[in-house]
Amino acid sequence: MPKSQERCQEIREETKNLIVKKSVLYFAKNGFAGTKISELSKHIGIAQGTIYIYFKSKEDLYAEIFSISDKIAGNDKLNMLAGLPVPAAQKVKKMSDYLIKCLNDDEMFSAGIALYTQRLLEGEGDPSFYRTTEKIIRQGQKEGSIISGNARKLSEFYWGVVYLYAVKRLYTSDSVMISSKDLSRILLEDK
Amino acid sequence: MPKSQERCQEIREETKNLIVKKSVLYFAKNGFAGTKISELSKHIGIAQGTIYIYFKSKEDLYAEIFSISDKIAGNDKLNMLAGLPVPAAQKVKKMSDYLIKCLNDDEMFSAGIALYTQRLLEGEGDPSFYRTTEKIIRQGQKEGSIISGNARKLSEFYWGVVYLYAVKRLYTSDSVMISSKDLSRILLEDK
Amino acid sequence: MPKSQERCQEIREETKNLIVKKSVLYFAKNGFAGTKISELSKHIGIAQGTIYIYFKSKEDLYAEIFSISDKIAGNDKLNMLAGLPVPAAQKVKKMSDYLIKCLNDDEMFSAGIALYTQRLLEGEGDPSFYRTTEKIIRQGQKEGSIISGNARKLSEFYWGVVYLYAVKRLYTSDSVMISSKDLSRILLEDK
Amino acid sequence: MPKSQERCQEIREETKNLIVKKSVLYFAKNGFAGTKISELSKHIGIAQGTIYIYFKSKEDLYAEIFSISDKIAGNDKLNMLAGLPVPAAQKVKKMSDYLIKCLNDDEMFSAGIALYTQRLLEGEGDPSFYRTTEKIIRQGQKEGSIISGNARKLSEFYWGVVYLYAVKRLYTSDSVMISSKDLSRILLEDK
DNA sequence: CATGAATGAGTATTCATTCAT
DNA sequence: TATGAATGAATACTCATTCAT
Repeated sequence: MPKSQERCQEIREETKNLIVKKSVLYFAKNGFAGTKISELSKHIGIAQGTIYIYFKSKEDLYAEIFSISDKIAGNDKLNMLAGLPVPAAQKVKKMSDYLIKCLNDDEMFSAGIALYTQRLLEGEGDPSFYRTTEKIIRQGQKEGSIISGNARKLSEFYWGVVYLYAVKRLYTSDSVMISSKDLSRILLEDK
Repeated sequence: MPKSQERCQEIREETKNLIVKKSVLYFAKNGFAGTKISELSKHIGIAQGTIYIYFKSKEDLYAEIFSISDKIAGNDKLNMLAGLPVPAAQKVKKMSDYLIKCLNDDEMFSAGIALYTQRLLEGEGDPSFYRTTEKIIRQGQKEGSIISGNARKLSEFYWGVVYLYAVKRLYTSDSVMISSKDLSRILLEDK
Repeated sequence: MPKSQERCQEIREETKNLIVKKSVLYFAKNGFAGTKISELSKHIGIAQGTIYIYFKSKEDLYAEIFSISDKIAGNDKLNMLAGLPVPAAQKVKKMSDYLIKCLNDDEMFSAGIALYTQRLLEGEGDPSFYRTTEKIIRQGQKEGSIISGNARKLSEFYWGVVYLYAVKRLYTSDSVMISSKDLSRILLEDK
Repeated sequence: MPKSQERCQEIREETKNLIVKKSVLYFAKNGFAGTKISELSKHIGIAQGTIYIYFKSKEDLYAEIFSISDKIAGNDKLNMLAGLPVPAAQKVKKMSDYLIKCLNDDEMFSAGIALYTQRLLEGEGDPSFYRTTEKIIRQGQKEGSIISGNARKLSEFYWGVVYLYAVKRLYTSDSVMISSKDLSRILLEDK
């Protein structure tokens, strides 16, 4: 008796998700060239050939992971936050709380941030995180709560630090992690 | 007129230096696994085989580059600075001035910082930069010029940002670079 | 009404026949190495696994197809023809008529010829077609209707041409097909 | 001291020629799918990697071999022959002599013919051999020396037989080879 | 029986390293 | 020394075969 169409679809979905999920971390840690399919498949817990059922090549898998890295990093949440009718200082605090929490609790989030930023460095990917943050910064500068300076530069600085700790999280189990307050201070005036 | 013996030695030095200098940048950008000897040699402008006259292996070359990355990054300068009998705030400003200048003017410096930091992330290399900076931070906290908080964490934060902009410098020709004042502010109290 | 036992057997037969029939063409066109089970099964319209219910391996399927290729090519018919008490010239004409008709109308026949001949080239399979034809040739040479020359060589030539057009039939839908008269002429004296 | 530019060029040329020459036979015998790079390289007497210095992929090598197969098969010679101011019958005899001689003496020639014909079957390659032969056939039909019938069909028949014996030559060391006279008779009227 | 996702041995391709020139 | 063609071990990818459903 043949497997039902739906069940097959489900299995395919599950396996592809498993591959993507486990690969995000692996690629974020080891980079493209540093990732061997043989080791990656062992890490995922499947046969090498299985990867090639779902992805045409190593590059194809990497591209997919790259392209979804911003989803992993939770773009939607930030856009919503930016749109709330509250002072910028509060937005920055909320955003920083959220980011630090995710960096601490969710390795996948860190991997997403790392890949997303690397993509930006390589001139690909859209810098929507930065744009959203720039808006908040300009609002805060009008309100007098955020330090003066080029909004774009400050935004890059802020996200750069997030990237920094995302990478650190991927490499070390070190508990010396930045606090939400430290992160907020990058943008907020003292006092 | 020197003997050919000496001249030979000179040529050796020159070629080896050329390899090291060009490789620092290449490895810093592409990582160990992402660097192909065939491409590296093309980038240097020599034959593949020539690299193996001066270095036993790719790893050997990488190790050499790693080992000189802290020299490139100018450790001595910092130690000297830390030892001066001046207020910590002034040390931080001087150090930041120096670092920003180097990041802007010297791609090799940026590469050195990038490699040095990557080594630290991987748990190798000695964190002497951080230690030296920690001392300055503690001094500044006593003097009331540096923000409170764990000195080690602050030091890591400071150097993390330096790394951030070193990497940015390697990938982009973007002029949006942090200023010395921005860098100092990471440690210094506002006002 | 037959028992389900019998019906099952019937279904088995049907599926096996379907596989064989469709595979003959596929193998004849692409060869053993050039035939992928994944593509073959798609071409047949069944799942990959189904093939392995009926055949132990790809080789096993190929062997079966090979072994029936001479049946497909209609050996019996030829033996019967050779035994008839008529002049050789007439036998050659009848045989040529029959072969050309089959080549034109039945792709399976062409595939059978192609596989049978490939097997001979590889030194396997029994050359009974050739033997039968040799007998006819010798009879014709005595009767003065068939050109002189080594009977074996002439027989190989004749069947070689049949192979030629069998292959052509498999690859092209070209209507430029040899006629029965052309085929006969290979053996028969002009006039 | 570096190798001289010319010497390097020479070596490259030689190696590439060696690969092509040995591969023609191998591919002609085993087909594309039936040829393993590991075995081919052993047969050539070089390392697997060497092939990839000169050809981007197995397909690339095959394509090159395919594309030069008509050169191997000696197109120029035939064109010259067709242009001579002699009776068609004589041309056919000369051409047949030449082809049989080549088939007997030169395995590479046989391989070239086999590949050239396979290319035609697959609808690629230009059928210039056929065209040239058609002209001779038409001339002969006017002169009364060549049998009547569609020139194109006769030409295809003639070259089909050449292909037949080329393939036979590749597979068997069998001495039962067609004679030049047999080959000529395909086109020439008896007597 | 039939299915097609998963497997892993087998094959193609790459790349650090060697070596004759 | 310097070169770059050649090497072959390591790595990417394919495909015949299996097996849970």
